[in-house]
Amino acid sequence: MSEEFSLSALQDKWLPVWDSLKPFDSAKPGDERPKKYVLDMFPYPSGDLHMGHAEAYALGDVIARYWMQKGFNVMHPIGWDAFGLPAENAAIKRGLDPRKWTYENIEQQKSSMRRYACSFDWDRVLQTCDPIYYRWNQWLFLEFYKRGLAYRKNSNVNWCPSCQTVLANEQVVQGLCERCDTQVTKKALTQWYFKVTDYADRLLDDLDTLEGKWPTKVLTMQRNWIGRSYGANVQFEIVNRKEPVTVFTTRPDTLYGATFMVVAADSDLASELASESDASVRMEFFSYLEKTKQVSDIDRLATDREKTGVFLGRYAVNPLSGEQIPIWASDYVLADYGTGAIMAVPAHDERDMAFANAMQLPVLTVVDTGEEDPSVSRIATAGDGVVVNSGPLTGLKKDKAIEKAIELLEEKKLGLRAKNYRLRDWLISRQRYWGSPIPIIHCEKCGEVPVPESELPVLLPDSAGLDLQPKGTSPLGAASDWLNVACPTCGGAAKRDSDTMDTFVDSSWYFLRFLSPNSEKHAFDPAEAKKWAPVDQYVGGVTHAILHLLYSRFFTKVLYDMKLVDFEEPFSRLLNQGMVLMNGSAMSKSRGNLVRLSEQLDEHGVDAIRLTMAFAGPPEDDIDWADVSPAASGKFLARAWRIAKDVSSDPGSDVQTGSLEVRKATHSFLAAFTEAIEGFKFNVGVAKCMELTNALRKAIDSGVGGGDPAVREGAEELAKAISLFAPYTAEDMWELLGHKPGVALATFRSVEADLLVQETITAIVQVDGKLRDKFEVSASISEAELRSLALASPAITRLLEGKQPVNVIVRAPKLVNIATK
RNA sequence: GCCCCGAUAGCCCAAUGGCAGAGGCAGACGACUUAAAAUCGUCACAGUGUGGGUUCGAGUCCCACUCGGGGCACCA
Repeated sequence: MSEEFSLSALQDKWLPVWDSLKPFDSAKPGDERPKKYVLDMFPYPSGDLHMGHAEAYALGDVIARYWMQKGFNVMHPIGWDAFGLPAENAAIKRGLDPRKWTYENIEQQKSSMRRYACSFDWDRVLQTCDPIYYRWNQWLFLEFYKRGLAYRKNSNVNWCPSCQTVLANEQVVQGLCERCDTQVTKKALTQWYFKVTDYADRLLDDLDTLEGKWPTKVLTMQRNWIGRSYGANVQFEIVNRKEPVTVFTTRPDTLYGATFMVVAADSDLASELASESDASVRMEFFSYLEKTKQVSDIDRLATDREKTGVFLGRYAVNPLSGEQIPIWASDYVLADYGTGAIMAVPAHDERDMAFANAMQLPVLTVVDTGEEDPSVSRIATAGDGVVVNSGPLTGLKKDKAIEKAIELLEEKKLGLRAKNYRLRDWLISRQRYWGSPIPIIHCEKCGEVPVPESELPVLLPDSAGLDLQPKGTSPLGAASDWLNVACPTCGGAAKRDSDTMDTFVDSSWYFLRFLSPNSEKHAFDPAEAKKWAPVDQYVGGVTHAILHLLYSRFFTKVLYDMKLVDFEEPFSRLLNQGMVLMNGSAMSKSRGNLVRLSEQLDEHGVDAIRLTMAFAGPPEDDIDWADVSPAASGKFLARAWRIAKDVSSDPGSDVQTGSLEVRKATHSFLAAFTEAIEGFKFNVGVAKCMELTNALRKAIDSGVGGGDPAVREGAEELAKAISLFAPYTAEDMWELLGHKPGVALATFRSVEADLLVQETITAIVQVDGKLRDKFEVSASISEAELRSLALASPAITRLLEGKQPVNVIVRAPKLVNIATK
């Protein structure tokens, strides 16, 4: 116990004590406390912790510690998302073994987390690159495969020329690689997919159950991403072709206005239709196809691009009107959405109109929206209106016409009601080394053969001797000892699948692995899942709003269908913390505005940094490090610490004999603090601690003095509250107050309701909404009494001279408002 | 272009439809000190981005706009 407050001394003092105390062990036998599962998104071990981690873990810790001190058995685990490109790229650059590099970083992060006083249960650590973990990744893959949820297909996939690997749709941002910002190109490859589209409806509809529990922003982003739209699949007969072509439309009401058809230039259908056309069409089409393949996604996504296309020399028959319409190929139609072909209604679709204008195609108006006739103006009208020129649909309003059109099509067996999604299946193959091997063997005779469960895990071969340089094919393809195996079915020569899984597979179920992180029998123990899951509180950055959260939700639903879990949503509540900025922009070495966490910790101490993170503002807002003051946080902690030092009563003193005023301050603090923390208003929670500290200081210096038992009560609750933000300081305060180490397990006193009631209250009197007088009244004053007091007040009677009060609103005991004419 | 979120003091931020200020930073002044730091205390500072509306009463609810941030965007 020192005379002066020194955070670095407290760190050295308490860290070893905690190591032996293990306050955050969540698997104590016979623990009867109710459970709470609090989870921080696990980190990538690509170096030491940075300011962003410091914020995330500070906030996650506030929540975890709060529930512990509310008497819950809190499971707050941590692990590492240890496979993946950053580790592999860094390893390539330094010529090191990615395994060694990864584990070294993990050790460094782990020791930084301990110093940072994270309340993690260190007996539940996992690393996704451990065979004991990815064995179950592979097991899950095979379970998905059994259920038809993992399949291989050849298609034009997103390809990052820099990472030299394919990317999932979700990893392409504005046509750029999510990781390295390189322009993504297309490549035809046979790859593994997870059939997430089978779950599109559930993934979308169940978002409703998360309303109010997840940030609106995330819910909106997920809804947009899934992008369900309703309409019809309509069959068009093709002249000189046996099979009709089906198109998806959300506007079957405009079917009579379809004046041409467009098929995606890069679709098989386009090639087929062109191949059976004239030689000149064939030439023109294939040269157009070549050109479209050159166009990058960036250019393709530009909405103001000139429409281009080729007439295929073929005709389709409008199923309702019987008209023949020309078929065009263009790159404005996407091959992998709907059926890759559309009916073009230029009068009522902007894009089709642009194409019709570019190619001088006819426009037929079929909806009168009251705007200028699009067949004259050549400007599309997409709004509501009355259908015209459309046979049996004529005269109906849009919605009715859509229904009627679908009925007609279904009757004639020319179409069906249909839904479509923006969401695509999840491409999980990656042509990289540092990932989970895909447990499939390719045999010339037997085709795809799953690796038998007894042979799992398929271990990743040692990287020594392998060329990890990205070259477009998996480095594992060169590990011939590993690659060449006997087919499990026929025993003949076969090869392993040499791609590895997207690391988002690893992170889609890790929250369940924490329940039994070392189990060799299960991916996770179902009994433990029943006890702990789902996650009660998830904390992480909004950067994962789509990818990780969508995939985890998908996995959870599949596991539900496998009857391995009894819930359909993995994360009951979600808190997104903001980012830590410096001078308005994200920190980066190249911008020269990098703030080093280790330097901040050395300069100000762990507690001051943690407190600063919590106090800076609402957790979901970004923190600009230029706007905050860790030094001020340190000052406050010293001030609070001195309160504990100045308490001179004995532990266990009878609080009933203490100052009522101080007791009231303490208990109203407890009520306000609880409300603030449970509402994620950590900044307000800290402010309440400051308020109580100020009140206690005043009581000690110029009030009842440090010997009053009520001051002790206040100081003890203050120590517990501060423990959420500044555990070292709080632990020392706890000791100063005469307690054994373990403030993290000391539960908050329950609020004594009678200490919250005020006997007197300041009533305010308004005239026409403006404050005119105030006076002290009994808190139990009646409305009539308060009303007459207000009307009798000299200040008010003076004001009311010559005016007529028309209405007197009384809200006892707080307010009277007199409305005058 | 569409959708979402935000705008309160010099700054960061509080405020169940009821006194605009809980807390902090920066500032001024005072106490302690030979002096300074540290500490303790006191004080000052805005009428809530703009314009309308609802209400006895609006920072808070509604409408329009401005600015800032984010998401989606050739998905038929």
